Amino acid sequence: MNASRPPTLEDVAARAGVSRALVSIVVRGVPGASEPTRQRVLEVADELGYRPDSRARLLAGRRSRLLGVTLALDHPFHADLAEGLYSAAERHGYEVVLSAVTRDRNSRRAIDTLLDYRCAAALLIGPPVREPWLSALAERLPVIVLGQRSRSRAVDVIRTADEAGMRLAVDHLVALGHGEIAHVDGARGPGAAARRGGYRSAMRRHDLTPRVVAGGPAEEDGAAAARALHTAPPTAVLTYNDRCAVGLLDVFVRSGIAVPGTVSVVGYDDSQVARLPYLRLTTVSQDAAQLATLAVRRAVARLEHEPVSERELVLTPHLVVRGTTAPPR
Amino acid sequence: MNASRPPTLEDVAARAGVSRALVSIVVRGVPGASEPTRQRVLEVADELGYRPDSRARLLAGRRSRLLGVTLALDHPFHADLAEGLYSAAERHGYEVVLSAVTRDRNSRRAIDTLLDYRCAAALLIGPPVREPWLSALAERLPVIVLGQRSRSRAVDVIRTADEAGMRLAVDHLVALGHGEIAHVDGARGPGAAARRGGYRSAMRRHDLTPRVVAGGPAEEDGAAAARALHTAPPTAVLTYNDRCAVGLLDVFVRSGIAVPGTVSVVGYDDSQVARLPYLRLTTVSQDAAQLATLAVRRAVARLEHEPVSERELVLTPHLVVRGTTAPPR
DNA sequence: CTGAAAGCGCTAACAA
DNA sequence: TTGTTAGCGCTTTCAG
Repeated sequence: MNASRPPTLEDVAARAGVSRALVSIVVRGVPGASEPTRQRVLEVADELGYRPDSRARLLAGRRSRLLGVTLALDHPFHADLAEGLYSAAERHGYEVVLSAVTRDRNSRRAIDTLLDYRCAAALLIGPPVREPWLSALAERLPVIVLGQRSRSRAVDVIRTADEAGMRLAVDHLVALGHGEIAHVDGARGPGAAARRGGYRSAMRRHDLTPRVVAGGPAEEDGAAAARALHTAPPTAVLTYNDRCAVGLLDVFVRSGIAVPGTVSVVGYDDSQVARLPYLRLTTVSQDAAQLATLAVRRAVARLEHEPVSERELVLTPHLVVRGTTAPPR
Repeated sequence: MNASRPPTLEDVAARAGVSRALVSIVVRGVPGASEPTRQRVLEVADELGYRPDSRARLLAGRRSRLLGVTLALDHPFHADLAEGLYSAAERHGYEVVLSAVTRDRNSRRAIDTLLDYRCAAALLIGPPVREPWLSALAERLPVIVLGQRSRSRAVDVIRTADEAGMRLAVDHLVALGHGEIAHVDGARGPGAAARRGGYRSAMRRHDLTPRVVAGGPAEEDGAAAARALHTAPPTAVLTYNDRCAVGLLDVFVRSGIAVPGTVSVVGYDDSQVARLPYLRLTTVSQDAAQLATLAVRRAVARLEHEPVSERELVLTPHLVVRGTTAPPR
């Protein structure tokens, strides 16, 4: 089963008849070797199937080129962000290491493992971290919080303007002629407060009465809200996120409430579920790819001590109108 | 932003007035230090906030205690497995490193990064790997394939008996009185062939005519199948997995086909979506936690050269009857 | 029970 | 352009 030890820099050097340092220079692609030598070394390297040992590389290097990322495995939007992070990191010549937050592995644990790898920076997609600890963390390495606000002034934040997103959604519904627009909120989830606030002020701006229903981040929260709404359904509902909308939709459809015939529904995130052909959920897009790109760029800027003007980068969301919204009645 | 270098073993040793080796012994919890010394060192260690550098630890150690895991981020069942892997690994004193397979990062890339970390073993949840390469991989380190068959005789496999699972489902439906039972398959997805075969033979055993509809692993595949089934719906449908069932369900419900009133539906995986209160999907359970435990145990057995009797461990699935199945008509 | 010393595979100054 | 030489922070013999 097991084989011999993988080839090392030394093996390549020996075979190519040069020094280890030279091989190091060549495989890293930095200047300092003649073209013929470079060719020869590269040839030998892949003849031997050489791959640099990243433990050693990380240990020896002055700066670590490793971006640590925390995320929740069961959240589609997090998956989208992570995917974007991988590509963006690669473009900048950085590596990514994932650390999952699960039911019996909290954010703190997840971050600790990242720290044990001596990551250069931490990108936090996962659930929020308690304030004092977050600031302490930021003293050890650059910390980028993705997709949500942070009270800590020590971290960078890359997020979408939640208030604006909610306003977009409300405006869209009002333009369609809706007046009774409810919001199923995200309880204490990331960004929930901002979205609730954005909804409220957008409603007020149209002289409409806000109606907030208790919700949460998952499908079942949306489903529960749908049941709560059942006795006196509004003409439109704005949910905290897409997952929540999915649960809500399902219960509506089952109980004979047509969408968008009787009730219009708008989600939030534009995660992959929203695009499913059979759902075609109208939703507020957060553009995960762009958030990811900016997050990596920011991390790199911090690591390479480039000047940074704004600690917080706030993207403008946009509305993706699909099939779950229509004029009332 | 950045702070001073994190404390090292040396720092702890100096502060505690002992040698580095002793500190190493203490923090690893291995025998070889007196109780008073142990106490003192531990005290100093967390006074300094010492955390071992895992790069160095991995590099210096003879064997690596690192389990590499590939997974697809957008698959709920993979998330369940990964979660189980984390806990199981912890119980055995191993670490886990995740490597995601995404649209622009294939299994091969994902595994390469794992190799670069010099993982002790590779646990593959993600999409299948081409055969010659898989066997080559298995020559370098123990490889455990999770949740699907493998043609390579060089790897360990921990999976559920898909044929039996399908039989369970068919038997359940037949017991309820169903005769027209269709199967929406998983195309070339992992385990799809086995499930298709299991379905066919179970049907034959009951003298029923199999009806296989082209499907796939995602919600939209189920939705497409539902539309295909629409003209002549069977009385029950068995899908390749839960996600597929969700898409199917949604289209059915929207087009007025009551579930389980008109059509019964059975999923596969018992992933978290199946348990959603509003879905209550009858499904075949794969017991992710158990699969994960066995996978880690097997990896450890290989690494510690314990004898292994069966290369392939096949769990018996069981049916979880919820709300999407009922007698026909 | 404790300490000294030799690496693990690599990077990065510095010499040649 | 190339080779030499120190480490990076830890584990692991091997003496004391």
